[in-house]
Amino acid sequence: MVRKTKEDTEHTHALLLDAAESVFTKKGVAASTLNDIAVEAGMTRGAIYWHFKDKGELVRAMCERATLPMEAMVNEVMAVAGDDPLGSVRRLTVHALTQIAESKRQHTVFDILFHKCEKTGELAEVFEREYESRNECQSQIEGLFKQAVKRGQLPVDTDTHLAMQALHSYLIGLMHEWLLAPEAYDLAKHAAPLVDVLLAGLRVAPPRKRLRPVAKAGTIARREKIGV
Amino acid sequence: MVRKTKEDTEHTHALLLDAAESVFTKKGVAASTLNDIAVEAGMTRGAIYWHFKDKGELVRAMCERATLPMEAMVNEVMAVAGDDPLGSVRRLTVHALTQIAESKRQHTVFDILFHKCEKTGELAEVFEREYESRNECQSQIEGLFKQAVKRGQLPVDTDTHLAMQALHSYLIGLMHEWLLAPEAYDLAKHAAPLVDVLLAGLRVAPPRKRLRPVAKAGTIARREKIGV
DNA sequence: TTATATACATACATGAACGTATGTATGCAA
DNA sequence: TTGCATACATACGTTCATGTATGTATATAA
Repeated sequence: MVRKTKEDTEHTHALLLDAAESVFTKKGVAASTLNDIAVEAGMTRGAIYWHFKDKGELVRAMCERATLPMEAMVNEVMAVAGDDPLGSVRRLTVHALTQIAESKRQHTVFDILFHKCEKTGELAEVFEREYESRNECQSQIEGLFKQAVKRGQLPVDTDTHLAMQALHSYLIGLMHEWLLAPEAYDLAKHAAPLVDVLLAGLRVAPPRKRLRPVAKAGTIARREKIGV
Repeated sequence: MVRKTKEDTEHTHALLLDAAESVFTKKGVAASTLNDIAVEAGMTRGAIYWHFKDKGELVRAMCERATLPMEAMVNEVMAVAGDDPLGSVRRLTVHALTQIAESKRQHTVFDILFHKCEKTGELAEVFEREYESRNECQSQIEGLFKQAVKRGQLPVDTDTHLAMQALHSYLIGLMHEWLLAPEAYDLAKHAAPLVDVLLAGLRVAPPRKRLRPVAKAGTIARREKIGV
């Protein structure tokens, strides 16, 4: 039995991506063989080489199947740009966390991206796209923060670039660490209060643009005592 | 020329670890060959197999050379347990960030750990140790938060476990993202104000132990609209 | 109904990394 | 000075993943 109908073909395509997610999760991307993935999908390497040029394209396809809906969500939230920029930031962040917590596919793929693959070598070009989407996300967040300053939701001397770094790092860190131990706490349940901690901090004690005049001097000694 | 003095041997050992850092940074751990590392160090694979059982032990040794002084620093800060637990948390976090920003070795090795290797497969056992030290760090932070609640530095109904997750995730996220683009901002310079953002947030809007009685109900609909 | 492109399976060749076995020259002890 | 353990280098065999070439049965168009 060979040569399926178009639906069968697309189904095979999806099965291969499913198998890739499964095998990558178990053994990591680099340690996973194309044969492993084919067998997991109940086929042979011939199927993979028919649908994908090589391992890189397989990884890229697997990533895009999970990240594209995520980016669409971001764009959707950005489209409704209302008069509450901080609220937009909150919705964006909470939604991203909720997505990872509740969608098995996002959970699996982001776990692979964070902990089961290396972003260099032959897959470097695959992750350049990730990097660009990261930059875009960052500049959108900073844009919202600048609006928030204009509308008085944040102090006037807020360093919006550092504030963006803080929020973005917090978001990535929450994903990164929760994926390491999802049983540690219910992320979907506590996403909002967790995000509110940092947003509250940004309101009452944001990084400021002009630091006080360098204090007095000194205070830079006493480091490197422990080592290297 | 073979058979060096003990000093020469230790020097060779260090050279191999240096070479490992360099090669892993360029090509990633999985894609790096023991031959690559040996050549980078100006030797052959024989030298590596003399000093290390296999690739796993080489990675472990490279990690420990960078993380042991880090852990020593943590223990040192914990030892002086004064009457300012939140201050201890602050010092701990700021010091960790400063260390990564200013020590080239910490910078390199943590970059490898975060972005240039996969924490599964044959190296899984190597990272179990990382995982345990992570847990220890987490419980220490939570302990400090519990003390902070007792001393009135945090609201009485603070969920210290979630607060710990927030701070730990924030710390990891800051490292993770700064290592991706160290030129984006001066981490050593802004470590303290960045940490203060989250600490301020924990004081004024921490995650609470008892949420208000479930609001009204509803509000959980409207998700999964976008994807998978 | 036939022909062709499709959707895989199978077979083969190549190279590369690994582990080990062995070679070897030297520092150090007796 | 001899002898041995050390600190590597070199050589060898094996495994294994990859890429490609080829086989093959079927859906679909003509």
